Amino acid sequence: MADQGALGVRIEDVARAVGVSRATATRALRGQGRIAASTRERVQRAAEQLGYVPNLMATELASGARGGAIGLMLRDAANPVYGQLFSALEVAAAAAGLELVTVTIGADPGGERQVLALRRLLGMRVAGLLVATGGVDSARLEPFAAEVPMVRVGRPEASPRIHAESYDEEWHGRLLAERVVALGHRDVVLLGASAETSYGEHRRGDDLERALAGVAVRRLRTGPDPADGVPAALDAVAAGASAVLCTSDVRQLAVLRGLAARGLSASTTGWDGRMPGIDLLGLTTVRMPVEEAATGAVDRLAALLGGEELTLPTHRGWRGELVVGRTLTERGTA
Amino acid sequence: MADQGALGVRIEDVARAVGVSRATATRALRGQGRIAASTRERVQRAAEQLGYVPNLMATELASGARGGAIGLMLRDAANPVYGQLFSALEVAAAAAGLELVTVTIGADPGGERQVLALRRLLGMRVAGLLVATGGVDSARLEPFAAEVPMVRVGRPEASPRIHAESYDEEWHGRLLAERVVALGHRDVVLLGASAETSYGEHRRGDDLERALAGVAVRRLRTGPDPADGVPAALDAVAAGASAVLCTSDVRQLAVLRGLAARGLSASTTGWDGRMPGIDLLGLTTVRMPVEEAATGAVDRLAALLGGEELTLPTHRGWRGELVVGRTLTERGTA
DNA sequence: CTGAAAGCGCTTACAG
DNA sequence: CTGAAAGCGCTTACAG
Repeated sequence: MADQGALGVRIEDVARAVGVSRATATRALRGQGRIAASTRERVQRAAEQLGYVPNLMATELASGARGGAIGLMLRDAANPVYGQLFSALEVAAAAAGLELVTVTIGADPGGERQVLALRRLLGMRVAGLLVATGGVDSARLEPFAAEVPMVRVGRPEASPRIHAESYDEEWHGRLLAERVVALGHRDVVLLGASAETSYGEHRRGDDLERALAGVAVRRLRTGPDPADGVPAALDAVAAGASAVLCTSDVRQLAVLRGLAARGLSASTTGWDGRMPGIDLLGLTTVRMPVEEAATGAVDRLAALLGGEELTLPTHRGWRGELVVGRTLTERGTA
Repeated sequence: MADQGALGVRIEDVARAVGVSRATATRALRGQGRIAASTRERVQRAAEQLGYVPNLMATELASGARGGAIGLMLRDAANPVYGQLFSALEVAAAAAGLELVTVTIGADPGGERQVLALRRLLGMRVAGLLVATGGVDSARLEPFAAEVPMVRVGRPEASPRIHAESYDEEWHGRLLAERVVALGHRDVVLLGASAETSYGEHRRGDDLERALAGVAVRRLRTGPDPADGVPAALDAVAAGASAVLCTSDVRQLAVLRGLAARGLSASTTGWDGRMPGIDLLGLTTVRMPVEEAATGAVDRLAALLGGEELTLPTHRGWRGELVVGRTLTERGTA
C-alpha cells in the first residue's frame, strides 16, 4: 500500500491543530453558520497545510445529503455513438449543475451485471439514475425506478412507468426505407445483430423491415463482430440483391470492404451517423440526435430531482436526419 | 422527490422483521462469520422482500474498507481515442477484478476542474487513481499521488515521481517523419492545436517537428475546432508545401475536405489511428496502442494496490504502428 | 461565535 | 451461533 499520506488526516486533526472543536472546523470549512473570520482562516490554513481531504462517505452519511451526483450506467464506450452520448450527457449535466458518476457495462447477455451496477450506484446513494444501456428489460428496471428518479436515454423500448428520452427509431426506419424504395430497390439484404447480441440493433432491423413494404428482404442476424454475416450478405448481392441495409455504420463499413474485395457493387446504408469521416466516405445513414436526447434526459432528471413528482412518466422520441451519401444510388446504377 | 421507496429500508428494519440483531443481520447478508443456515435464509428472504439496498457510504465508512473501486479521470469521451481508451480500461479493470468509477472533464484550461474531480474521487475513498487526461501538470498531480496509488495513462509527460503508461509519441513522431522525408517532402505544413488547447497535440507537434530534419516546416497552432487553421494550411499548399501533417486524424479529415473543396492536392498525415473507417478513407496515421497502455496501466495499479510499494515510479512508453494510406504519396505524385 | 452531544447506517471485536 | 457496545468521520440542532 502506498503511503497513506494525507488521507489519514481527519477533521479532528485539523480542529486540534487550531485548537477548536470539530463542529467549528466543519463550519469553517463549509462556510456555513456564524463563524469568526479569523477562526475560519486559521482552520482553512491548517486544513490546507495538513492536506485534509474530507471523507465524502462520512460527509454524506452524516448530512443525509443524497450527494448531488447522479449515476450513469453506460454501455461500451468504444462505439462512437456511446462515446458521444456519454460526452453529451456530461456536457448537459455540467450545464445543469449535476455531477455524473459513471459505470460501464460490457457484454451482459442476461442483464445481470447491469442490475449489479445499478445496485452499486444506488448504494452510493446517487440522487438519480441515467440508464443508457439497451440490454435490461424494463421489468428489471422498474424496482430501481421506484427508489430514485430514473430516466432512460438513447435506446427506445421503455415501460410506460419509466421516463425515457430516446431515439425515434421507428421514424428513422421509415426515413431509410422510404428512400431505399424510392430509388427502386425491391430486393435487399438486411444485416444486423441478433436480439441477443444487441437489442437496439435488433429493434432497428424490425423497424426497418416493417417499413420496407413491397420489398423482398433477406434478413441476416449476426453476432457482435461487424464483419459477421458479411460473406452471406455478399452472396445475396451476387444472387441479385441490389442493396445491403445495415443496422449500424460499422457494419456498413464492413460491407463496403467486402464489396470492394469481391469486386461486387451494391447500394448500402447504415445507422448512427456519428462517425467523423462520414461525408468523406460518402456513407448513407441516419444521424442520431445524440445531443438532443442527452440534454432532454438530463433536463428531465433535473426536473424530477427538483420535485416534479407528479409528472407521469413520459417517453419522448427524438428524430434525427437522413444522410444520403454515395453509397445509396438508384437501383442498377451502382 | 420520487417515492423514497426501498431506499428507506435500513438493515435495522430487516433485522427487526426477522427478530434478530443488526449484527446478526449483517453477518447473514455478508455471509461472514458463524451463522445458522436457517437464520441466514430468513434474513436474506426478509431483505429481498423489503427491497433492502445496503448504504455503501455507511458500509465503507464502518468497515474501513477503501472500497474496491478505483477512480478514473477521463477527458471528453466524444473523441474516438478517448472512448476506446475508456473502453479498454474498463475491460482491463474487469479482468483484474477492479471496479471503475469514472468522472470526465471537458475543457479545463487551468486544470482546476481536474483537481476538483480528483479531490472528489479521493473523497469517495477510491483505492487508486487512473488519470487519463492531458491537461494537468505533474506538479498538481503529485500531491494526490502521495495519498493513493496513481497511474497516468495515455498521454506522455510525467514527473519521475508518478507512474505512467503512455504512448511513445516521440517514437511515433519519428515514424511519421521518416516516411515523409523518405517520400521526398521537403516543405510541409504542420497543423495542430496550441499548447493551451491540447497539450498532447502540442507535444506531438514538437516531436514531429524535431524529427523532420532538413525539412522546411510551417507550423500552425490552432484552436480546438478541427477546421481551425485549415484555410491557412491550404494557402501554404497553394504556395508550394507538398504535405500537411496533422496532430490528429480529425484534423486530417478537415484538411482532406478543404483540399477537395479548393481543388488542391497534397499529401496528408494524421495521428491516432483509431477511427473505424481509416482503411476505407486511405488515411495515413499512427495507430495508438490503446489496449496495451490500458492493460499496462491497470495491471500496474493492481500491483501497487497489491502492496508493491517499493517499486520506483516507472514510465513506460508503448509504441504503435505506422499506417500508410493513400493520403501520403511521393512528393509530386499526389 | 463556539462546544458537547447525538446521530447518519453499518461493521467489528468482544462477550456470552 | 448471537447480541450489546463501540466506533468509522462527519454534521447538525441545541445550548450556551
